[in-house]
Amino acid sequence: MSVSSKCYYAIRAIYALAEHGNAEPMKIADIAEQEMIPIRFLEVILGQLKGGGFVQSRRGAEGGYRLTRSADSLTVGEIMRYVDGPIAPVDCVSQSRPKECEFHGECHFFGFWGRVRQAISNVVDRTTFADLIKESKERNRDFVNEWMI
Amino acid sequence: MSVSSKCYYAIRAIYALAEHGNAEPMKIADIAEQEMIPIRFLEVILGQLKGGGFVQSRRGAEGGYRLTRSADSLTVGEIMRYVDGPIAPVDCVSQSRPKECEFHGECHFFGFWGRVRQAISNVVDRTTFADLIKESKERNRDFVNEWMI
DNA sequence: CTAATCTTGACTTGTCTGGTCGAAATGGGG
DNA sequence: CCCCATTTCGACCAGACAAGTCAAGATTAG
Repeated sequence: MSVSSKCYYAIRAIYALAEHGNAEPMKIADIAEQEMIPIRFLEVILGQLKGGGFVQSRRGAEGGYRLTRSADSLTVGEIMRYVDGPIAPVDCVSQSRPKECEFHGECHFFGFWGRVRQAISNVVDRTTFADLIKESKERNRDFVNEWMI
Repeated sequence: MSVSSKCYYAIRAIYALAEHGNAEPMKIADIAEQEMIPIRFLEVILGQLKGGGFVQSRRGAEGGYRLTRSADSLTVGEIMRYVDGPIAPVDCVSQSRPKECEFHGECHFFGFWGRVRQAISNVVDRTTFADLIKESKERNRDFVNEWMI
């Protein structure tokens, strides 16, 4: 039930871009340093995210990456699905590309796996990157307050 | 976010044993046929489940496997954890063996991944094999009723 | 022009998945 | 005590995938 490190890297890269803001592009090297991602691997990942239309790039000096959509309309679930494929624990309950298993309508587990899938979806498809940034800021503020008292 | 086919096979094997009842042991070949599991692979899986204390075996003629615990005290989550490892989407939010990541207390995603893990756990750790059997029976009854009308 | 930056695609290395196979140990029935 | 059905155990294997690495080229700002 775990996400690939590639997928987690992708999420962190998008987070970094969202936090950076879209005023000017952010360089691969900066993203890599901030999020501790191997730079060569990050190149591959950003290339893939570009292919999915999540980010756009500008080459040359002062180039870099930026988001194509606003952080509050982009959910973590979208990135997870794009990088790692369907979120469903087994293929037969996938929303986007269900694949019927050999038990057809008589599978004992169909309802169960469906509930698992729905539980995951309820979290990842309702959380946007804007939510994550907000949450992180609040956590940080609480931490500072606590530290100052 | 998907479970391995080995894990799904394990779940189906336990289900078959639970449904069969513990009066007499069930043969590997019968489990394999009923649940459509490659028999040689099932041998490996049952060996592993025996190592985990979930099933016990009797050799020789009239031998086979049976559950060591009752179906209503055995959750699907236990089997998933035993076969596939922690349910957590990333290591740092694992209940049983958390592994701190390089961001320590300042990870932007800790809360998020924790909510994902909890959502999955709420389903898999609260569903017993007795629940699955009951659900399947009800579904079957509804189906028959519908068909008879 | 040149330095900074992204682009592309091939390559590597190790681990995991999903099995298969053969021989040995064990237990029940005759 | 012997035979046969059955589990048991460890070895083996091919292919896919994960997680990176690398080199050379295209593009753009200044």
